[in-house]
Amino acid sequence: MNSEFIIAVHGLVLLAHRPDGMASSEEIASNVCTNPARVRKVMSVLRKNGYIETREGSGGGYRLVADPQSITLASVYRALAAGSLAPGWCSGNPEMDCVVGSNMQDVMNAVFCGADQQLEAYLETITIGRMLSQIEAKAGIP
Amino acid sequence: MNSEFIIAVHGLVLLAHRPDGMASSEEIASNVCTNPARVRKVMSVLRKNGYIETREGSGGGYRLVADPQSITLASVYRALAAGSLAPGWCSGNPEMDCVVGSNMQDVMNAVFCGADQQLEAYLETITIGRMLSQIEAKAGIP
DNA sequence: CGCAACTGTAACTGATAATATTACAGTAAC
DNA sequence: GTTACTGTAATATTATCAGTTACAGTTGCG
Repeated sequence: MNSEFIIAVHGLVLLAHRPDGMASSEEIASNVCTNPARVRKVMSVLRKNGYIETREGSGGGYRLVADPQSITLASVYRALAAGSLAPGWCSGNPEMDCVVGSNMQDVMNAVFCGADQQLEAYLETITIGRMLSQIEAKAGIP
Repeated sequence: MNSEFIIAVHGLVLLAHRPDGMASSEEIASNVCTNPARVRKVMSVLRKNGYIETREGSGGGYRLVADPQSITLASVYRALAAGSLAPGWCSGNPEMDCVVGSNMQDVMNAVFCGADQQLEAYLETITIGRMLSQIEAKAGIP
């Protein structure tokens, strides 16, 4: 799985956890354990999808605008990791003079297409709000 | 997805397609579009799992011994690509002085664990035999 | 205004993982 | 004993990913 997906989910949960729903790229980066530039790149995509809004300039940062319960991991997945299940690598070759070798790409592709749908369906059942609840439950009963 | 998984599936389908169920590492490699050493490494795992047997020496190669209909992609996945869905990368840090940052790994891990099970369940529904049928159907009705 | 603190991007660098290559010992057929 | 294979490991080579740096654009505030 794409690590940008992880940064996005972690970032969203963090924002949802903040009472005012705000944090700067540096705060998020240190919480996620990566660098601010990477966070900004990911958050930029989330903004384009309407989950957060950004305030540039001094005192700026990111702020959650969507309801945590309404943001599913599937939508985050679609936004920045879609099709990451299928490998870059592809066996066979359509030009090949062999029934198996020449048709494998198509068939394999269909398999991964189905797998991707299955994965999305699963991610559809998990929301940012639910993840936050789980974390808060863990912290509440140490 | 692990590319060894692809090599394995492609190799198994190729063997199933052969009337005598045999092929050398070089034949498989050229069909899959990779090199023989890589194929041998993958086939070695498949042998240990009982799907194929190997004949060393001159005129040797690999031969399918299991029924193509009985080999599911899930079992191939478990054999050489298990857990490949979860990323090497992990956000957060349990030592961290933040409720979100310190618990994220656990929660994220649970998500990927579930996703992996979902994926396996899907792969359980696809067999080598079925893939071969699909390929043969494509070739039969051009 | 002018400075300080942010975001938005892109280019560059370094680290890490994936793949290919090479090599050679072991084994079986002829 | 020679030829044609597998098994396995070591070693390049290449591609991918993450970190870093840089700088223009934006906003808040003294």
